[in-house]
Amino acid sequence: MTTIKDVAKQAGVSVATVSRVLNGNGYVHEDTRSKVEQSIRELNYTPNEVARSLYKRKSKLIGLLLPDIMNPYFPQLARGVEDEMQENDYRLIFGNSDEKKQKEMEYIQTFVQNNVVGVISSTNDPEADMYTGLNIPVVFLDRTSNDRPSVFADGREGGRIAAQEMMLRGSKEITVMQGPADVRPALERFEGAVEVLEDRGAAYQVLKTTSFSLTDAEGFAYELFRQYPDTDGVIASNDIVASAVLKEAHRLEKRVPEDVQIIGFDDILLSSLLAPSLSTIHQPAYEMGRAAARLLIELIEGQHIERSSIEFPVEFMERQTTRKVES
Amino acid sequence: MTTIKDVAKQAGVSVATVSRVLNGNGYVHEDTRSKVEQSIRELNYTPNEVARSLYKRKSKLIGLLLPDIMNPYFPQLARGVEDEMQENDYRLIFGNSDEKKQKEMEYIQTFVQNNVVGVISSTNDPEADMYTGLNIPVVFLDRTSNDRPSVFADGREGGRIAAQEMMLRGSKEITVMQGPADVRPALERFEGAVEVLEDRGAAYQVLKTTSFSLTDAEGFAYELFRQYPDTDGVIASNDIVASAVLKEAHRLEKRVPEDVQIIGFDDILLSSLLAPSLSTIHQPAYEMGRAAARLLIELIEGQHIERSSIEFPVEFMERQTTRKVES
DNA sequence: TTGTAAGCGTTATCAC
DNA sequence: GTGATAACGCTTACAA
Repeated sequence: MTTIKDVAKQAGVSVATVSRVLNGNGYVHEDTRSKVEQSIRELNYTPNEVARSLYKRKSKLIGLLLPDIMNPYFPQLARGVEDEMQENDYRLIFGNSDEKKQKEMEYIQTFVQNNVVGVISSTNDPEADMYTGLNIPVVFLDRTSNDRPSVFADGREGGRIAAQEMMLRGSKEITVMQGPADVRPALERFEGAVEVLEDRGAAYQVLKTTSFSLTDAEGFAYELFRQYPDTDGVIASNDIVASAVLKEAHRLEKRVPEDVQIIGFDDILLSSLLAPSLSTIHQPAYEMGRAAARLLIELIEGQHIERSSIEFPVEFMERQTTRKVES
Repeated sequence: MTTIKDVAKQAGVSVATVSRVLNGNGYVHEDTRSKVEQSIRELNYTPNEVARSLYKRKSKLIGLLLPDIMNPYFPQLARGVEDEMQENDYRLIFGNSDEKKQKEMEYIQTFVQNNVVGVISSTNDPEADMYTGLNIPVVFLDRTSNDRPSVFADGREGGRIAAQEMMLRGSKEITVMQGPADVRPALERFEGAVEVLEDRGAAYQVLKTTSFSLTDAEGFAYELFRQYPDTDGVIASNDIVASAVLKEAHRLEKRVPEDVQIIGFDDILLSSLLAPSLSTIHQPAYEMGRAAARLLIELIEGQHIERSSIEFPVEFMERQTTRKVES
């Protein structure tokens, strides 16, 4: 490995001088500068970030903690974060938490051990000690927090919209699938839907689900139509679950949307490709990832912060699993 | 931040002793050990990995470079890698290359600057200087390399199988969609398909495509049926493209699989959820990710290597976009 | 304008 | 068994 010493020797100067041209601070004669720059080029030198990080007690690394990159919603978030970070010369240490506090803690710890300068996390508990005790900026992504920096979509409103659209399009026996109780965004969209249903005195049932995995979702879908065979409208906890419901409806030879309407949540790639294509509540995941990264960078670099809590609007994507409404 | 010095002071010993108990080497009296361990617990001390990394010139970090985490195939690979690494106390620095040499180089460089001990990369050019010049182990994932460690699926055989199944099930005017020419696995599966088609003297056309993005794929699908309206069998370059073809076929009111058969590649989540569900060539992506990680760890830790080039078999998933064959 | 040297938090060598 | 201390590669006072 070539170090700053090698460059210094080559150029016939001290390491301090090399460091100065590297970082562009302090005085350095134009001639010296070009000599040094040439040596850098000749030796193909790049500074050791670890040594830098040790001295400055800060790196160019960011910790990114997501529940599960295999869930199709999260890659969009991740890519948004990555693109913004990459453009600003930050790098990502990445981990999956599986919504497990234990794994979450382990990652946060190793983030700290590696001198990350900031963390982006999708946690269900932003008030946990591991975050409040951190002395670097944290941005919560896809998770709400009132008093701490966060970027999220308006899930509650999403739930409301889903219920409204469902009723507007004529469903009378609505089943709301409640996502895992400990996953905050899942809870919020559920509450939003129920709020509207209650308000309007509509008939509805709740089916509790405990995971977003496809295999489990197929089981929930089966249960759904077994327990509530007369349901004519399903508000699913996300698009994966909605897909499973759609598939099960097909299997039972129910017509969609004539016999049952289905509304999902997230608007992942899959949704528009299904036949019939899935009506769903769209979240701008990629943009949310970017926004979280931008916010974190502002926090890190001590810039002026406009808003430290950014809520993105959601949007109903009318596709083919809901009926047309006469205008 | 609490350092080894703080622990030493608390425990009334020198930093050397603390280091010894931390790393479990050298002699240390049982009483001293427990005193030190207690101080570590009390102060909630964890060693600074950056300082360690500087001294030892190696970290617990791995560089992972994938083309695009938003392409549904890669999250499975990534998760496989992550799970295996996490279980072995390694952490991942992650980047997307977009199949661009420039981005790839930037990432490899920052990997090195951060003292990563190994790299897993999906590159199209394993022989590039940036890899050959690296003095840490590299494993190529989802990319073939004869003489360097790599983990990949038998894409060529996948292409062959696709062509065979297509003909076996009665397609006479097959269109093979060729993926981006510079993406190695895409090329291999294409060549495999053509090999069989040529061998059997079958009629076929080729449609070149340049990307795997859904938006582009829809354009290719449109072109496909415009240029080759009589095609009765499509071998797509991956499942995303296959989905777009399926959608376009629906739009043109072609029956699938009666009028056109479609075979995809990858077997992503989406494929089994489509209606009709997509017949495709399955790659065990998650397992491939794990295998790559395991191999890299063996390389890093200097263990005995069984095989440094691991090829996974692919498998035809018969679903509903291909016709049944009489047995 | 440049060089010397201390220090970032570890580990490992060598005395004691 | 244990403690000083040099070293890892860099940045930054401070001196010159």
